Amino acid sequence: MTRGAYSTKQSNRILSYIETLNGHFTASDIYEHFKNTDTPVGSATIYRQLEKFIQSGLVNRYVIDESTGCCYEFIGDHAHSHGTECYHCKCESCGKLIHLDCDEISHLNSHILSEHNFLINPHKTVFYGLCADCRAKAGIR
Amino acid sequence: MTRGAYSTKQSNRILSYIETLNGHFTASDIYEHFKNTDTPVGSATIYRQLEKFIQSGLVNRYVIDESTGCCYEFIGDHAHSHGTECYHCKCESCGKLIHLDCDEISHLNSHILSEHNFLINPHKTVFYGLCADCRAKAGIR
DNA sequence: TTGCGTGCAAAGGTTTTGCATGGCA
DNA sequence: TGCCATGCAAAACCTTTGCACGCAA
Repeated sequence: MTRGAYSTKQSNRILSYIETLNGHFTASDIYEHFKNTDTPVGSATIYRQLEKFIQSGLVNRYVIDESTGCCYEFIGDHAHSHGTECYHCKCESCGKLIHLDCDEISHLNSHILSEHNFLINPHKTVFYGLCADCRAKAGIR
Repeated sequence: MTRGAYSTKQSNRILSYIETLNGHFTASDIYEHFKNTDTPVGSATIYRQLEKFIQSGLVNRYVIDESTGCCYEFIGDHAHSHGTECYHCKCESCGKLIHLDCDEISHLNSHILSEHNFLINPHKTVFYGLCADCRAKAGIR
């Protein structure tokens, strides 16, 4: 956060909270988290702060399931190297979101680029399917 | 479609229209298209029909820009040959749909199943990115 | 003091839902 | 005839914006 930005209490509280979240979160998640504290945070503030975090590269915005609003993800300092080669699997049954960060996919990425001449955008690409739990429930191996 | 459903005039009109569209479309696009005809189609009907098309696999729903609402795309029948594991690459710029049928992806599929315990649904999974032509136009290698 | 940040409320847009009516099988 | 589909309107929902006040530098 470089420019003429101030370091305010809400800004720090929001950042502290999303740092503790390993997975994805929505604006609503943040709102609900502070809702019942002594000093709630207005939703407008949350969106405005998230926008700042995105601009400064601390947070990524994904659009995975429109029915629950935008998804955000804290990236912070633990840089995924630099390429953000981060893909996601979304369970069609329970909606669970699984993080993928493995060499196999990076390999597929370069394969599709070299053999099929197509440059994949990891942020928009989501693998849909069934997670282990839901397969077990449904009796699918 | 698990035919407990009726074939109505609006259903057919909507389907006919989106078949002619090569790229993405929104619910609003459909609404506007029929707005000034003799018999407009209500937005509720459009959403309800799109939901049916999604369920039957004819249409895919995804999000390109949340500020303009959900985007849909016509997939058609070629996704229904259950024997072949056919994946698609969709160019985010020109909307071109590229079919992938190669061993690399089948390999990734089994890798994700064995290592990440997630069963990918090829029909719903779409790789988004940029095709060769659009990369050339944009000056991206 | 300057000017960004905040909170509230209202607006904007998309999608869903309730209910009575219309249409397919 | 029995259902499902439709249309209208209103509701629900997420996000943005206007404005006055608060607070950091």
